[in-house]
Amino acid sequence: MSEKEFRRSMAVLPMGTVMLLTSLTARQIRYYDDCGLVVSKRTDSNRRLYSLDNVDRILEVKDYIKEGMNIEQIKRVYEKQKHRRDNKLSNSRKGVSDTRVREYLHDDIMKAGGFNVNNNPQFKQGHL
DNA sequence: CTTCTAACA
DNA sequence: TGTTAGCA
Repeated sequence: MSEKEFRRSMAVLPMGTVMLLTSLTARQIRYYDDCGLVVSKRTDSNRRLYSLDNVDRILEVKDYIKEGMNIEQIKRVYEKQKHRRDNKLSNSRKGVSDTRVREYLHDDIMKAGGFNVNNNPQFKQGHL
């Protein structure tokens, strides 16, 4: 792991900072956290600590919600990505090309990520 | 003063 | 989600 990756994974940001960086309320951040959408760390005094990667994830969750997805749907997105990571690891050990893995990845994101006809401006409603 | 949990409008 | 109480 590079030093850059290491620093981004360092959980050192307190709630207040994450609030500023994401423009979300503490309530919302804690909620997404409790739902398991982000893996935060805790200080000895039980205070949450986030990494820059965590902030990116939170921003991602924020967008998904803006697109109309609920917590359960978002959880499925990350759960599937986790499964894909697992498969990719086992595939590389078996010498399998990950090109095919990416094919499924794209396909699943389109489904789970919800670029549904309803809120995609590219698909105007009313004349379908 | 900042954050945490729990609970209610 | 917002908000508030009561701790740490």
